[in-house]
Amino acid sequence: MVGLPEYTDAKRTPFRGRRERSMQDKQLRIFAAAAALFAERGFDAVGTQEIAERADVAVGTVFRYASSKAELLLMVYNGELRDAINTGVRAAAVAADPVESVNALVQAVLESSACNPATVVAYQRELLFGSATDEHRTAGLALVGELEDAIASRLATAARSAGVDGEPVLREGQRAARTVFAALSLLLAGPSTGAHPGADPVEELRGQVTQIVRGFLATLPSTIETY
Amino acid sequence: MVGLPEYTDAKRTPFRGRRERSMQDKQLRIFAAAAALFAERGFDAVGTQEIAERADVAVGTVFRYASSKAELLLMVYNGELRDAINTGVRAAAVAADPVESVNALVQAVLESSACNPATVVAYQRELLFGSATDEHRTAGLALVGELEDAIASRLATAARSAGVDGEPVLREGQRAARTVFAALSLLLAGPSTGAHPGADPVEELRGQVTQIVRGFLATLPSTIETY
DNA sequence: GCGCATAAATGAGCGTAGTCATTAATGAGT
DNA sequence: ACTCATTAATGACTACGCTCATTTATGCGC
Repeated sequence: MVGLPEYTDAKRTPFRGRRERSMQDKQLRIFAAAAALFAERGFDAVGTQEIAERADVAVGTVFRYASSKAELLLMVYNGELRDAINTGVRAAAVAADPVESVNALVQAVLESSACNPATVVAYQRELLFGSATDEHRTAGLALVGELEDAIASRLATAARSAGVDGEPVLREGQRAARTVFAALSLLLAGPSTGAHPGADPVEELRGQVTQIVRGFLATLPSTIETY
Repeated sequence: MVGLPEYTDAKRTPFRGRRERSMQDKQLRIFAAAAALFAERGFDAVGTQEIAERADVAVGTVFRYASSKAELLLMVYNGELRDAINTGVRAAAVAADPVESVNALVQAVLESSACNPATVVAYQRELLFGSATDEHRTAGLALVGELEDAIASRLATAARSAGVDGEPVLREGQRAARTVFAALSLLLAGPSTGAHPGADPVEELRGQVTQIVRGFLATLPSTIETY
């Protein structure tokens, strides 16, 4: 009531109008409803109607806050990926050799997908194949970029401590980082591809990372010589 | 008419009943209609109604021959993948060093996707994320398995000619092969991820393959020692 | 407070992949 | 040739994601 206009700076926003607050409230409710339903029943089994009901809004309203059902998924799980990357970066900083360091990064992401594999698979799918005009997908891809940069950074450090440096080396590092993400990506999609039924994903990924990192290191000398 | 029963062996099938022939005919028409429409307008832009009309059957009939629209896509492009793999295997046999050999294999698949990238992206999507109870998807994944085996085989040859052999080596080869497919896969999905706008996919893939193969070779000695 | 411009909320409606009760065709037995 | 069981073909219908004309709420100038 006494939220006098001269107190609100339109930037400090301690008291905004009813309107803006109610919108943020709806945004939150929709987000929470989607997150809960996806988590408990899986992306594909949840209808937009249901999300709307749980958030106590009309269907049309859901689509004022998210341009598609997929966008809701991206919105929710980008947060998880963000956390996983942060965790991974911290773990990677501790690890000694480059293989362990890179492995720590991707294992963190792999672990974050332990619960609700079906929904993680859907997230993967939307991240890779969603529509290009999709705000939150772009944000998700930016996170992937961050992950790759973090990996590339560890590789660059390793190269430097092996006495190698320079722009071509960094490019090779980015390349290896991208391959690491590709391996992770396929593994996460894995449940649906039924890849290696018997294999332990953690060990499989570790093995692939080991090969890729060693491959990067093995490429270093010739990189210097041939460029 | 004169398609006497004693002539038809039910296995040689030179003359089957009208029924079976008309079914095969419809199957062919539906397949051809789908292939043509996907090629000329892209998977997502084609409706099942359209496919049905072009094949001169009712919509319901389409779904008697393919359990979903995605299945039609898989059906059509599995053939392309089959051809690409065969081409790749031939090219790989000629190449001298293992990097070139493996590269030849995957480049063949990459090239086969040159025309109609949108539909290839959709094929990739359905292969990786399609429903598990899907005959033609399983067939597609089997082809992927073949590709991986072909790659693994080249790697095993390389290892042998480096004086290394044994079951652990084969496992590492399979692992590297899987990574190679992961890289290819991500690159094919690439157009939609807007990965590296400026990069040449052919060179990018070659670079990744180089790293992976060298990584495999670098892992060999330690494989012997540590196992 | 009052009226008005602007913006948000709504839910019936739309397009499309996929279903299923009904109809049509086939061929084996007589 | 006729009957009838079996199986394919059909298209109206459903489910679901999403849209958009209409309705409702908000805040601002008076």
